[in-house]
Amino acid sequence: MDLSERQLQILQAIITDYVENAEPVGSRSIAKKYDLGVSPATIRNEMSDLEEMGYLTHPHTSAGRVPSDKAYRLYVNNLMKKKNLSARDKRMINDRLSASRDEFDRTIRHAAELLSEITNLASFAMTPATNEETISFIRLLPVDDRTLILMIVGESGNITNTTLRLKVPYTQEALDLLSKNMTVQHKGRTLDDVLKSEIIEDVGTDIEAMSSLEGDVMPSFIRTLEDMLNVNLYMEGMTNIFDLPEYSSIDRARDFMELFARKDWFTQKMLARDDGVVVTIGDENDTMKDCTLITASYHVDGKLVGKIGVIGPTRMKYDEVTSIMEYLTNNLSESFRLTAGSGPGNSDKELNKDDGDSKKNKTIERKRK
Amino acid sequence: MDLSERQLQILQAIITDYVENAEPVGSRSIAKKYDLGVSPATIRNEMSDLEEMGYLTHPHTSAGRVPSDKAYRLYVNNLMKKKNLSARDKRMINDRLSASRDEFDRTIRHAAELLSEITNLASFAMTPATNEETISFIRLLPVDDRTLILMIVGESGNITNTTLRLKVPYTQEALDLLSKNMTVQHKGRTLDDVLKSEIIEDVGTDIEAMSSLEGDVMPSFIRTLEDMLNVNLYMEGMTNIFDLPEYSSIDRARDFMELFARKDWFTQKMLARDDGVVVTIGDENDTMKDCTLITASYHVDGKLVGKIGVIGPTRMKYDEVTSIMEYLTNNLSESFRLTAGSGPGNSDKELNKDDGDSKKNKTIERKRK
DNA sequence: ATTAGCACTCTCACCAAGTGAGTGCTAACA
DNA sequence: TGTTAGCACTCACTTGGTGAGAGTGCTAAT
Repeated sequence: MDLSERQLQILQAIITDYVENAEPVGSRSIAKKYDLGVSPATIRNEMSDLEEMGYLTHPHTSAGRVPSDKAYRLYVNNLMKKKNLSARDKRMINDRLSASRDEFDRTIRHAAELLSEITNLASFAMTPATNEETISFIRLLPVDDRTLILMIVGESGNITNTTLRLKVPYTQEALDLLSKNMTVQHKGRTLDDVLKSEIIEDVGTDIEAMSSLEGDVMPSFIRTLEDMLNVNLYMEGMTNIFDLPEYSSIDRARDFMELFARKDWFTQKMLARDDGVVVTIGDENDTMKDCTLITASYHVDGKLVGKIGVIGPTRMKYDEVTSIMEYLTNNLSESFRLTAGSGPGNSDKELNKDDGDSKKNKTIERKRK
Repeated sequence: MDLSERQLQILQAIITDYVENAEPVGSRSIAKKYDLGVSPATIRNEMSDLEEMGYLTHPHTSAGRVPSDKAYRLYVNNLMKKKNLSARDKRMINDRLSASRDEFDRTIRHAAELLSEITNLASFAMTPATNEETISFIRLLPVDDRTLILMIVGESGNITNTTLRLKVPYTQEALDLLSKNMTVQHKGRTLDDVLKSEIIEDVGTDIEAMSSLEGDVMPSFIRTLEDMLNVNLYMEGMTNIFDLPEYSSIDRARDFMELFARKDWFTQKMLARDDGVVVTIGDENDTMKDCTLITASYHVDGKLVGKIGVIGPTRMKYDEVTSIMEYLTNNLSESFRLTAGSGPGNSDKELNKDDGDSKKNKTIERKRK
């Protein structure tokens, strides 16, 4: 059954008021503050109907009404209008994000910081998931007779390297052959794919020296692939929630903080969410049943997808927060398109200025989290 | 003025009892539980004297006594006996730490996890400070005509490398010359030193190609040095403190959590502390005035020094915690001596087995925190 | 010097009454 | 028929008062 225009108005008023004041809102205050042209009694009747339909709840008989998850959902889907960011917020984002545009991880962390500062909520930001990244080539570079560098280059310009020291000297010949064979074997496959094919088959043991070398290199190869796959998670503003009445009880605050102690679990959860701005409210979350979680995704060269998000009570300024996140992710995607079409990196800003060929100028530096 | 034997006994009893129960302890319960051979009245008199001397405080007239910071200090310095670790704790440390002995950062993080699990307090662990590390040599390795790898090797075997992509092709000649010059210029200097000599002087511009190459490489060089200097901080068990009555009020819990949001600040504070097991109690800390902070240091090849620590209320089991930390740091130092005399690393375990020359078999992988 | 006894203090838990916000219902009204 | 005013009722929260319990501090006896 659809809601009448007046019911929608009243619902909107209740949500606005409750989001602002965090206290159950009564019919009289609605009638006074929002000019709906009807008396408190009428509003009471409508509120009663809204409650019956599940949009409002009642902490106890003589308290005002509180919006339910369903009400917030309706609000987010139909009632909410996109907000324009304040000049101050825009400036903050533009200034603070561009200042470190040349360093990927730092930029991501700053995005999380910004998000929590602007929204006053807990926020997080993750580096892109790279399981779809495919291998372009693998190279082994000689350093000295027992030391070499293993370098894995992804299709999107993502480069990772590791230094290896061997027990026994290797030959240049073996090194070249192994590089070539590994490239042939893995080129075009995704990192995930390579790692999942549990036993990475022997490349072929024609040459004795190479076989030995391969045995030494493989574990590092696997570890490096794992490192490349790892997503870095930055969390900021966790303590913001202490300012909210929702978390004024120790137990609630504790539950909240414990969520974030489980970083790996949390990362998995967030990776599983759809791209774009996604809002899940209260019971719509499998854990954190009285939180709202809003995530948004940014793109790196249109291929890799990273996520940012905020977590707070279901009572939040959905319009503002979603607008901020949209602006922020657009900004991020734009940064990572301009400076590094192929991937963000740790090389230097100077190298990328005025560079027609900047698409390939960056490498992704990947780290365990 | 020295305390009498009986006063010490009573003080010890009060501390023991209060640490256990977190409640002000009265004369009667002391007399009952601890067989001191005197009546509650006598104990009361002694307690009154102890209070006058600043060892005890009184929440209010009709409450029992609570040990002051001064009392804990006396306890830690003079009264406390070293505790033997339980078999269970020892096993935990041995098992969980050795399992990942080959991966440095992971091991450090596990140490923090273990520490918080065993002590039920908040804990942290930091990778070693490397500002004393000196540069052994610098090498630039060719990848293709515009791509190269910058590799910095420290005296203690710590190796870091970065991939660079240039705007314009370089010559092998220029590369070799720059490697050599950079090595000559920086060999034997500490990372700190190199970075502090703000402008890294031009090496000499005899060859035009090298000058251009140098301009491209320098920013990465500096950034890489900075990365090498960064200390990684892992914090674990923050939410443990919610179990303690000291933090049952939101404000206290909030203050505590906010301490740890300032990771950079915290890292600096911890780096400034002396090596070895250091206990600072309550007011002895400039911040966290009602916490006790215990830090201990582990060694990597006798040179680099990393730190672990726990933070909790002043009421804690000093004897147990310090013993655990001593055991744990010894264990860590031992690990990092055996597997990597010169430095921990990210290469593979297999490479180090039964290896007489294992001293140089590892590299430190360094990351921004 | 130690101890028993006792008055005193202070917190805490509990209860009762009063207050106020807000609802739900009913009857009057446009 | 939808809207409104009026009013009784509910329920959380506050305030003040009381009694119990824990523990001290003092005094006088040992």
